Amino acid sequence: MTIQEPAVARPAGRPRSEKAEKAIIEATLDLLGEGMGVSELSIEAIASRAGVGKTTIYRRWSNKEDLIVDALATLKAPLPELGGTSVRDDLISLLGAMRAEAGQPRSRCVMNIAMSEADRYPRLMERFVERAITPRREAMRAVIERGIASGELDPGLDVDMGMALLSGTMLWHTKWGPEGELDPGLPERVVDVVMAGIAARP
Amino acid sequence: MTIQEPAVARPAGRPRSEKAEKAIIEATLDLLGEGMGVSELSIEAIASRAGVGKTTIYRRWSNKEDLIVDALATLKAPLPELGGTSVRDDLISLLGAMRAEAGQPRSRCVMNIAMSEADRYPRLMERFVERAITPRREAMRAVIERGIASGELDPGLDVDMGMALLSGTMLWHTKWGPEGELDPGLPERVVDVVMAGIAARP
DNA sequence: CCGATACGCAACGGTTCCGTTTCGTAAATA
DNA sequence: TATTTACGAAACGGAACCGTTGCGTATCGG
Repeated sequence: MTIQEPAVARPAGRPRSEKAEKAIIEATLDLLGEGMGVSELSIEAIASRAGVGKTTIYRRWSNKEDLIVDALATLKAPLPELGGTSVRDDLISLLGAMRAEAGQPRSRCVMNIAMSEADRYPRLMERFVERAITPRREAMRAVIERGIASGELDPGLDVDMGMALLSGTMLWHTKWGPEGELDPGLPERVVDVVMAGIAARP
Repeated sequence: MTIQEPAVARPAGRPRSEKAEKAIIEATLDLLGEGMGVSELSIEAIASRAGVGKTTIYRRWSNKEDLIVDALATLKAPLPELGGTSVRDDLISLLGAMRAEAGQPRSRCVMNIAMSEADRYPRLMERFVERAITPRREAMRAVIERGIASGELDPGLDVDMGMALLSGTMLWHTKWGPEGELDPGLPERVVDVVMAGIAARP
């Protein structure tokens, strides 16, 4: 018995190509990142971009939505390391990460889809929210709750309101703020002006 | 000469039907309001919904984008009457109007389009921003500037930051806040928590 | 080597929408 | 009445994409 026994017996025949699978997912994310909407995204375009036959796609996913679900699931969520020294610093880190992601076209367009097509593709969004939104939301919630506990933030603060203030303000700036201007100090300015409202006042 | 002479001579033949024109625009807004994206919106669907032949549409608009531009232009912008008694009251009125519009499916979906398809349809968005966004933005800017002048708001406040705080927080709540819950007091709560930050402190 | 499965490719019939044309009819002017 | 233009309806050829199938080749286990 020199051959190791896999836990699940490999089925006979040529195994599926991992390379093709990755190329399909990459092509899907690329096209979405280039501004293509979910409804405009065609299997044929994905196959062409990935250098793959349509058969290879249909063998793995029965429809477009399933494919996009899996593609979105591969978007890693590398939350920033939080120093934990102060609530202010941690919030600046979180907003900075948010702004940086909003700058990447791929994340940016996926975010657009999340905001506009949530009603039409509920399964898609459920998965995306679970994978991408919730971790960030909970990270910010944890920071705010820690700040309330430590006395850095107003003990009467509604946590959801605090998150809306920070995230909403940041989102607004990246969407409709002064164009082109990247303003590396923006996260700090947002946190400071919001903190002045929600920070505990002695 | 019993017949009045119009300023512009009416061309011979049957005049175009205003009723058909309105039906086309209404059908367009209806379909957009039902969640249909710009790219999925087809001339044939509009014609069918409006009870009109495709010919009647193509006679007026050479392409889909032109039609949507005109349709969006008919969306009136009835800004709320501002009492002008206090900055706080006026801001609550503005945010209340924003939330009310976000509740109407037609305005809601048009807003979705504005946020997600701005890159793909720049002409569309330019017109929409000019027609719908700018008046509201300027109304809020005026209130904030009046508040700064009157001493109700922090004299060092960045007006754009103030608008981002108010509008962004409101947007965030309507998008990802607790579902279903309408919370009629939300505009007031948002204004109060933001004011606590941007209001001048004696 | 053999059987099995995956591969890329091309073609299929079917659907939807495109923008145009034709048709018979309706509504205006002259 | 004659002319002119608009109307709704239907059909056109063309394009894109659907999901499927067949083809010849490649890659695995036995």
